[in-house]
Amino acid sequence: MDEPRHWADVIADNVAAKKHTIATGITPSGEIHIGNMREVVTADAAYRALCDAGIDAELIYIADTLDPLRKVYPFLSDDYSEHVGKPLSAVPCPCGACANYAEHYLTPFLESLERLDISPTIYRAHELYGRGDFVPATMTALANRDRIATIIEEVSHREIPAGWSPFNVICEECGRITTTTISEFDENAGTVDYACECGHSGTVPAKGNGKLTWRVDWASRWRVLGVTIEPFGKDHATRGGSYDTGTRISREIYDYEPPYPIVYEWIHLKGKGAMSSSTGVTVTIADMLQVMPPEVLRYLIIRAKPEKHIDFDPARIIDLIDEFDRATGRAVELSRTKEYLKSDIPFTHLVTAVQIASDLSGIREVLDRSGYDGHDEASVRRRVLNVENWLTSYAPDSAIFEVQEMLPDAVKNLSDEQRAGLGTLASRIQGGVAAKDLHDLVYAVSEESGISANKMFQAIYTSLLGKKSGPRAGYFMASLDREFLLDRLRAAGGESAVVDE
RNA sequence: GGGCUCGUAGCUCAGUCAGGCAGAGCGGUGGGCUCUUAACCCAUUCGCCAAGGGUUCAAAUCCCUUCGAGCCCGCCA
Repeated sequence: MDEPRHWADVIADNVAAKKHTIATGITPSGEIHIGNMREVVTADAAYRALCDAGIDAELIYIADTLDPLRKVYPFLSDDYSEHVGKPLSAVPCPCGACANYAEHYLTPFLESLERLDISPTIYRAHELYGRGDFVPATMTALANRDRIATIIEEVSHREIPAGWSPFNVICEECGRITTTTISEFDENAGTVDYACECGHSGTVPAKGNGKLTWRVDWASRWRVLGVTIEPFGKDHATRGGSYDTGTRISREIYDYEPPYPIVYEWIHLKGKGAMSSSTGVTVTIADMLQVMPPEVLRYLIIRAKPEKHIDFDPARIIDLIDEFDRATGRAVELSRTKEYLKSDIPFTHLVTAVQIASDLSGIREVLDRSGYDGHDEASVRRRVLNVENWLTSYAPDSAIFEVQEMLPDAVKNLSDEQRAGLGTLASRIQGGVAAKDLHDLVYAVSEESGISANKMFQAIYTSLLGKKSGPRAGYFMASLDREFLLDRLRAAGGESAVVDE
């Protein structure tokens, strides 16, 4: 059976074989989470598919650093009320260490992008506007103010207020971009006259002193940056939404064909609903990279068609990782990263190994014993970190086991035969019994005691873990402190006066 | 009110655009590895393709209706 053509390749099929610019844009108003990441990963998959098809393509990312701070988000201190309305690039950094508010959220995001092997050309809105790239588009918009207003009213059925302007000025006095009104503009001088609610008024060059409103900004951006393909969330895709208005503004005002749209759905975090920066329901990309390799995180998104919503359950990350390791096909190809390290060791097995061993060399021994002696050192080290982080954050109880410090209560439920077996086992373990011999010993003892190996193993796990199953018994027991093991087996077997303190 | 996406095995989903025997992985079950114990290998179970109607030689797929889920339409992807 042929593999169905991957959605990213279908996009490459659908667009003309000319030079393409794929644009992404995320506003750094809060933590940039894995929901946001869908935008860039989707774009990157399309980018790679285009490159593979021999099409000249470029990937860009625009940070909307001129967007105003909308409100004091729940994760901000009350001090931020005085900054509401200012562009994010002019708001102080929450931690004090970054250049500004936008950079605070941008920095970890860009670092994560690097790990995901996504390397767009990065633009910051305040830099683009600051160096005057948008001045011609701004003047065009101001000159066509009425036509733009009509388009927005017709398409979105919204009423545009009388004083509306497609361009918003940053007040020189109070620094806000949301409180100014434009009265006049001078196309030749490239200046605008404005008045602010704070009482200030004046005339400033459009260059570096403001920004087009969202719907106009987006459309003009296509023209200014030559965007031909762009993924965006379904909120923009709704009828009468910003893509619809953008399409008409782009064609009618800027004489530019709008980009090929890739509409994508949201990522839902199991049990928490859709992710949103403003409500604080977030898992950052960096959080995810703590518990899974970057190529698997890409795979989570690339294997699903953009229009499908993704239910993401962090408790099942190991299944996803194992699936990725086994899977073949286009989605896997498109998910690979530079630092991709092939791993032959199932992640589920590593989860066990990590919990048995106390350090990396111990883990290595466990892996050797289970026949993975040819494993790649760097790959193991990286994945062990993922496992450890996963165990302490998202792992379900069923994946976790712990050697019980005290004799588990469940031992009471063992049969007399099982107890006797444990006692016999203890008496047979002498000195330095090797792991493999220890494992064989379990079978020998169960045979002598007349109980099934099954029951014998259950008895061992019950006495050590308080559960009926666990990692391979012989190797597991061999990794424990010998005195502890003997005391425990005797105690569980009821043959000794040793009592747990 | 307007609109979008989705509904296929216990779970996560392919397959729907272009109609042609209902699929994969995981899980479950059974077996193997002269050691069944979260490794590995092999085998195997599982479906009113949400429901109803229509078109067709033929429908998971196209059309209509209904139900259910999630969401968008106030600059959150």
